[in-house]
Amino acid sequence: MDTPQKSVAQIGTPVSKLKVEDSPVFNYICSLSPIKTIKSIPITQTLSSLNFTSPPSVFTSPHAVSHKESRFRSQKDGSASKEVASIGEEGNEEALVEMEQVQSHKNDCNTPRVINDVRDNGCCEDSGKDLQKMLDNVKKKSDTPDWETLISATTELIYGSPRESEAFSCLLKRTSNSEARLSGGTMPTSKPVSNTDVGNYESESVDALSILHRGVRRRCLDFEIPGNNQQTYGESSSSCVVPSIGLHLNAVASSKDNSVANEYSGNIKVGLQSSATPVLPSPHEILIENETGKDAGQIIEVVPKSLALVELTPISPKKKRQSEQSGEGESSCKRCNCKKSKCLKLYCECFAAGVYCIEPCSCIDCFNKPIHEDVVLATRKQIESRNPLAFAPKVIRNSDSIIEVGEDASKTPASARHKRGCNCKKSNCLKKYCECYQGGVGCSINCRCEGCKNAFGRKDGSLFEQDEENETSGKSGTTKTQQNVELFNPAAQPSTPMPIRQPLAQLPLSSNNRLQPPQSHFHHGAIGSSSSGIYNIRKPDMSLLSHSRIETITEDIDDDMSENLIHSPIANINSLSPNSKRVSLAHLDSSESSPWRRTGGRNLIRSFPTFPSLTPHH
DNA sequence: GAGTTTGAAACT
DNA sequence: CAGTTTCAAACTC
Repeated sequence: MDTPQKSVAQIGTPVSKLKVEDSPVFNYICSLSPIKTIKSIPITQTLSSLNFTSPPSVFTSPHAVSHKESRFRSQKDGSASKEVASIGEEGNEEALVEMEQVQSHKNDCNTPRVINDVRDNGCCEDSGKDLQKMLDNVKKKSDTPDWETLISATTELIYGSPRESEAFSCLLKRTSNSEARLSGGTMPTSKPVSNTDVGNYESESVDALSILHRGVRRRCLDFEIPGNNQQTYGESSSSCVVPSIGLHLNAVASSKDNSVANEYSGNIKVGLQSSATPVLPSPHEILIENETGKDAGQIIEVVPKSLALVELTPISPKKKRQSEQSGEGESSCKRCNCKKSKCLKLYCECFAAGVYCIEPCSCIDCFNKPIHEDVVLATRKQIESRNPLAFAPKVIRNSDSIIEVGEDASKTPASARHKRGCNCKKSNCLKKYCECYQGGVGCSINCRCEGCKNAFGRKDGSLFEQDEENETSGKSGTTKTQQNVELFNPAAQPSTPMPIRQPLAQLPLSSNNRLQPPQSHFHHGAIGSSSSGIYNIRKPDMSLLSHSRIETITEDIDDDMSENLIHSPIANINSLSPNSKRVSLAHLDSSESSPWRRTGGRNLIRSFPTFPSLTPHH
């Protein structure tokens, strides 16, 4: 079986046995100095602080490669799925079992997963050699080595990333503490002497090892969104991240999965997006309340938020719908009901989302399972060859939508747009048939919808006052001619507000941040003037971020930055000047036939930033 | 839960 | 690229 545990064994020889006291580093440390246990704490802190830095370049993972090989996030049949929650709840016993499994897989390096992990962590052999060199150098340089430096360096050498070294440091710390207890506060100069001690030690260090495991497993759960550090609260526990061949994870990033705890029972799993440039590099403690309340408030994971893939036990489909209706559903887990597609087409929500189908799915003849990984990968490749962004997030949000948690979900987002736009004919973009509406975003000029009444922003882009005018003047399906920059129309709020917990595409719109007037941020509550409206549309996005993942579609950044700048909100503002409400109509109209509009959805996606601009300018 | 509607995805 | 078919989610009853 291809389990993430394998990767643990690949991390590096010094720790591969998972008994730190057996590692050369540990032995060396022990032999050199009677470190007081108290010292380990600052060491750990030091290493923690390293989390904010990039991994040493020498051991920087070839993400691009490993991502290609990345795989579904977890397997319901066992492998990676028993992760964080079990660590918290079942505790040490399982961790020990995992350790054994790791041992048993130690030499199994045949799978891509393992290969990736080896890559990600740097070659274990090389690491070991380098480590030895380093140790030798330190020995030569001074009889009183700089312990923090040494440990920091060695751990990073071993793990290739500060995060992992942190785990190792934690392990060391625990070890240190544990042994300190055993030895009356003095660092022992040898391994624990008795089996009992070993057992205690192992028990004591299980948590640290668990952290270590998690660090490793996260790699296994790597999803290869280039530069995409998605925080996927709400992916179903068994919705396993599909090894992305190309680009983005739709679902992890897509609109349906950002809610956090309220919808899930306690089985929480955390994956990690491997990335050298976390969007939110600081570690966060993710507090997730168990459904039973049993572990309420328990700290499930401490992980850089932007890198976490939190998988939670999915709720029942019924619950899902209920929660969706109640405004939580956007973030609910994916589960499909495919009957003919074998869950190998984009019809399948799971597949489209880049996750494996799971038990709650009601699919028939499903191939979207880990055991058919090859098929899944091949199919994905095929689909992506057809449309490279097929698995990209459908809804793309501006990056400046920093939000307050718990913000009223009814305050809709409009800074985000469906990347390709909808094509609704009958639903008036007022039902979830409409992908824009479903995504909680307004329609845009990308949309070819008819009779758009999207409550989150209509394609015609009526301003707030204008919107009413348009309402009264009768807005037909032929709104294309009056396309404008659509804005969120508060009056058009659905009676049952859409959940706005959308993933936020953190786009190169940092430029937006720069260009946008400050009041555009956190402009709460003030809806009414067109001038403020343009900012108001960002507010909902902020709420979106409350639990959202951050997506950075880095592949688009370089090429599209200039366009993003062009399409910055400033441009919108100008075009929406009260004195020239329709001033952009020419552009808009022309946008209908503009190159990037005319190219049609897919071409547009291919040639245009994955997030459509709010403005038709080009 | 079954049937219908809808629009995206896939196909031609 | 447009038209058609297939598909599964959303919706209704």
